Amino acid sequence: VKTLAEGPLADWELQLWNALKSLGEKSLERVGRDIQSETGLSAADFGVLSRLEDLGGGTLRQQELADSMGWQRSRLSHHLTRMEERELVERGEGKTARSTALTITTKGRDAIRASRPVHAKSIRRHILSHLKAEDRKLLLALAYRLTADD
Amino acid sequence: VKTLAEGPLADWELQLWNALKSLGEKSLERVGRDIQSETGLSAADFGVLSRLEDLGGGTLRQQELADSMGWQRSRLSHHLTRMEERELVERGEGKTARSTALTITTKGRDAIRASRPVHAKSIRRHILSHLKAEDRKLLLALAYRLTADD
DNA sequence: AAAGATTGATGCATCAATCTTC
DNA sequence: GAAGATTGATGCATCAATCTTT
Repeated sequence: VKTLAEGPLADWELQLWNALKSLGEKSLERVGRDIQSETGLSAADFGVLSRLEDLGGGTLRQQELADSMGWQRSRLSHHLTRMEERELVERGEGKTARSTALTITTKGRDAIRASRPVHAKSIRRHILSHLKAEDRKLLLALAYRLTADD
Repeated sequence: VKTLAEGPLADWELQLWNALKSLGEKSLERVGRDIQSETGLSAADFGVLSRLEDLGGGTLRQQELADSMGWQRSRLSHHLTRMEERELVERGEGKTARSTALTITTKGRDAIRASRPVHAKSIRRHILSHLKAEDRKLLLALAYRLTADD
């Protein structure tokens, strides 16, 4: 454990912090915009629908879905209300013990299937194509260190 | 210019994308929470007030401030309305030609001064202390390549 | 007209409080 | 009571429409 510096941030420190901030912001923003404008799904919609297909074969309990997205129940619930209005998803079909099942609709399935190629293409275009081979290892290691729980 | 791959994202591609996403999200979230909980300012408030002090010596035109934050006028305007209610900032004092000056209040000055050390400490603790020397180069280079306009 | 700024509407994120079913 | 889920309130982000001053 090393001792932290004190006092105001030096220029090099600020530069690193700004680099990290804009990396994340720009990446999310660009991919998000591509998906939104080409398919009508938001990044959040995309996350919900793709998990419904991948994890549940179309049906899932809300808590599992929320966990896998790193969301709180209430955020998911609000989001599902909006998605249900758009008929991408259906609540309540097939109640099982103690939980209400969540089901993807046909419209939702069509939407996610049409969106996957856009998602892949956008990530390759904006992100992956800019990574050099040696960046990859470093990036994974960095993410591991920075996102591990303190 | 290299040709992009086609088809669904491979595992290694998804891993990189997820690494990048969580890097940005977690970093912003942690530093944001520290500032918010210890000083009562949001990250956005911090950005506004620190720029008012640094760039304008306390007074600035809104458009300049918005530009330097990468915000749209309307976002800034809404945000200032809320900050004005909290008396961190004052609009309209010292109208000059064609523009309304924005001024930091005494309360705002006190707040930003108290927050800077928290900001610096949080960034060092959550981010900088986890970076190895070779990460720094990567991060700067990556930010440069990824955030350059396509 | 055009630059500077504001407003209103809508959707999203978070928190705390609540409802429901076992 | 406790797990699963919903609701209401508040603040924030974005868009398009509007107002103001020269």
